[in-house]
Amino acid sequence: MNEPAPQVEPQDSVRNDIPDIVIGRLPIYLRTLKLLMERGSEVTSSQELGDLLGISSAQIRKDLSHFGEFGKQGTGYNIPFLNKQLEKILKVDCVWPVVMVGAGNLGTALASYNGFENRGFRIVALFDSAPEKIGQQLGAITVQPLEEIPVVVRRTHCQVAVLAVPAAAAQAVSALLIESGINSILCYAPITLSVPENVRVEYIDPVIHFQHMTYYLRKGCIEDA
Amino acid sequence: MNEPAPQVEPQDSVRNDIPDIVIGRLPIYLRTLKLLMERGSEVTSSQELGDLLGISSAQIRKDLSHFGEFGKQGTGYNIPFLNKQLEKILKVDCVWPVVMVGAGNLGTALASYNGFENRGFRIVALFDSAPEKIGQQLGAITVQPLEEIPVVVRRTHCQVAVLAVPAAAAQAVSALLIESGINSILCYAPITLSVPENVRVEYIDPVIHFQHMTYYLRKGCIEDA
DNA sequence: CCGCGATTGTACCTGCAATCACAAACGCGG
DNA sequence: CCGCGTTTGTGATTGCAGGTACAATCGCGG
Repeated sequence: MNEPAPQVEPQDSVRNDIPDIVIGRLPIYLRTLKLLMERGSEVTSSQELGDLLGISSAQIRKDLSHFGEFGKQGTGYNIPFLNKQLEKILKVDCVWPVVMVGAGNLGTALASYNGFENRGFRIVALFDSAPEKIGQQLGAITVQPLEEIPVVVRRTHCQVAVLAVPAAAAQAVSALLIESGINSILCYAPITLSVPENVRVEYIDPVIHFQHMTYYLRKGCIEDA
Repeated sequence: MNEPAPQVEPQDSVRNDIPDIVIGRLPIYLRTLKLLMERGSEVTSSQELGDLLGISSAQIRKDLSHFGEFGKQGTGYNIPFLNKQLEKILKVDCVWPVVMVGAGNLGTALASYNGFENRGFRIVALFDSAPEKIGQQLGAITVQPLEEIPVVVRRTHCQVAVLAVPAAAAQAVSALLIESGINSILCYAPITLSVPENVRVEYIDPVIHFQHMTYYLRKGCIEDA
């Protein structure tokens, strides 16, 4: 919804006849399965999942059928089992290292968030260009200067980065990240990055969502701009 | 793309034969136009815009054609003019009030962000349930208790809310917001909300993007979960 | 052991999103 | 004033995503 379409097609290194849009729904299924597990449920159905997510049961069944037969007719899906299968498919049955650039308000908020680890990710480093922020401690990590990016990325074999810098700096930092070995970037800066074909960028920009919403609203704003 | 499909179809109060997916791209066009304006450009073309955004020029032309004829053959689009038109279409040629719930790390980071105003939005209130946070100052706004939500929402005629609370609280808070008159929610909590048909919810969850990305990566994570 | 309600997985179909391709229109240079 | 390169807006076409519908399968209760 919403955000810019991914700029990169699935890498051909991975056997991939499965539509990207299907892959994009799997994390949502996974998130809901974890919720059901917390509630102690043992089994669910495409119907129940669909109701929880506001999508059709047929779509869920068809999406899952791309990867195998995970359900049992008449019964539905075993939740812990399906959870495990989806984790394997998405390769999040483990913890991925993530580096982040930008120790502003947003960057520090994300670095302090403790909801990544049990969903497969750990922020292992935080970089900023401002000298006064270098050395600052945030939980287990320390703010480092941008020059350390290549070293750290290579040492950790990290492939994923978060960009939480001002728009004006985003393009240059992304180039540095990619040069260092990053191939997947989650960009919070309100700008579309220009990157090589083999790099995947996804975007988070709340204003994009706001502006999408206001189209459907009757006008009732504060003042003219 | 990413995020859950919008749960709500365009309200029928608005004449709307225009696909929602087209509306969803307009904010991206708008963002890019503002960038070009900052650079001092006067005109652009569907080709140039498409190159900047990684999408086809035909798609941009067709999207815009739903709303009128904004370009000139042989020349392209006048940037300030097209910018203004898109702002009118999205109804962001003004400033909308937004209320936010959750004064944690993320909430305070968002409340401190100064990039909303010139794109049509202003956070006018911030609420939290923790007594020790009430009264805290963030720029021009003060953290208020949840009980104030109905009062403030009604007084400001605010229709848009940001949800930056823990997942466990999100559903209950969303109900309170909707009851108070909110009909558009941007939800940062990693959970799918259950809301009435006439309420639009969009979601921001970085982990959804991470997990989408890892599908395409060769495995190289830290440790097994 | 049998019949029934529930649920999956999938073949088929429909509709729409994206692309293609081109006529019409514009500016400019000569 | 004319011709050429450029760019738009749009009808036609393609491809794919989502929905429909149903046969196959399962558990359960009697």
